[in-house]
Amino acid sequence: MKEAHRSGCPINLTIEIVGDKWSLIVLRDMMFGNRRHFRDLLNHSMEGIASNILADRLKRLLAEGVISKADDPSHKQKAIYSLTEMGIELVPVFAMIGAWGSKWLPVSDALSIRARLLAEGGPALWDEFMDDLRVEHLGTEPSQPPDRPGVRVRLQKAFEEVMARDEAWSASAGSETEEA
Amino acid sequence: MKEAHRSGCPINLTIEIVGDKWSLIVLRDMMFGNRRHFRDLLNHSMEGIASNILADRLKRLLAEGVISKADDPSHKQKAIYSLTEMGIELVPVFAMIGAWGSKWLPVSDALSIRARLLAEGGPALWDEFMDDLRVEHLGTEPSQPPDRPGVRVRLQKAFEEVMARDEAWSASAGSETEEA
DNA sequence: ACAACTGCTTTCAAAACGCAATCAGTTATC
DNA sequence: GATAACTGATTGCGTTTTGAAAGCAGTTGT
Repeated sequence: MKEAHRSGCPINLTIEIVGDKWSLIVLRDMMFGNRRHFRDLLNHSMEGIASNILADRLKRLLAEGVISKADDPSHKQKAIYSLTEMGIELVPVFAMIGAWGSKWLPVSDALSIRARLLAEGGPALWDEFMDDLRVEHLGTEPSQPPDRPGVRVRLQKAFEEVMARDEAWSASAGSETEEA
Repeated sequence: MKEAHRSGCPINLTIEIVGDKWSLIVLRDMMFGNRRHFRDLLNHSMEGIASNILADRLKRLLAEGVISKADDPSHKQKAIYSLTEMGIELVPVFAMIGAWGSKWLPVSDALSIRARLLAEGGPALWDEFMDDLRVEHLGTEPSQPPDRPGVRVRLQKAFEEVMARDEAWSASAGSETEEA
């Protein structure tokens, strides 16, 4: 036993868990990027997280119950990190944060398309996404037979389409900057 | 010019602004507690913010455009801090964070009643609250003639009712701990 | 004149951060 | 069966951020 909480306010307690520069980034990559392994989170981190920070955040999120950890059968040293129900229910928080950031901050077009689609989809889409995540991370049965790709795949596809469009524009507008 | 962003991701950019232990606490107190002055924020901070941290956070939030600062006519040294539209539109984010914290963290009953009411009220209540905040912080005209107290006052009233109930329970259950 | 109050700074220790190197065990390659 | 690559971390160390207490100059009420 060590730490007393600063207050019992729900906002404060949430900040005590995810109120730092990296925790939400890690959770975002697990949630939207389907990163489940240490190296995966480390090497594909868009923001370049350091390995000691990543290890520390995974440990803390694990202790708080936001994620869980399991052995990967394919590799004795490999660990699979999963979102818990507690972590999965952060989807609406991410949706709101993403919507706010997209509206007010200098986001890149390609990276904000996911956030805008998720916000526009509203609670119905968030619920569908959370169901997908429960299947992937908790091993539950799909509540409906999947008649189309999951939410993350659809968001990813929209992202890649914007990327392709942007690169086409970039290539036609100034191909001299593309040489190796 | 000094800082490059870690990435153009909306979630990352939001974290770069409010992803620390105190920024959201300050904004919460301005929004829900109607704290508008430095000393007000400092002395009535439930979590006990230090004056240098408060000064720094106000400066940063000001630079990012989340709040604004104006002279208080009643005192030449006094400054009034206000939420900007950018800050006011954090209401849904706070609502979601509050709802998540209330569900998953060891919140105190009294302090979580506001969060639960705000979450249950949904977008309609958030819009009403944002309208209230625009009147108070931006000086706009009420979109509707106020036929009842503002959202914050109603939330505060519910909070005080829970407090009164809890104290009554506490007093009847163990008055021996109340002696000075 | 004096005390209380205003936003805010200074001081200095502690904690967090960030980078690189490293580690011990596991697996794939040759 | 050596060796190289990969696994989830840990260690060392210098820099940056944070935090608590005290202090400060100007303003106001008494």
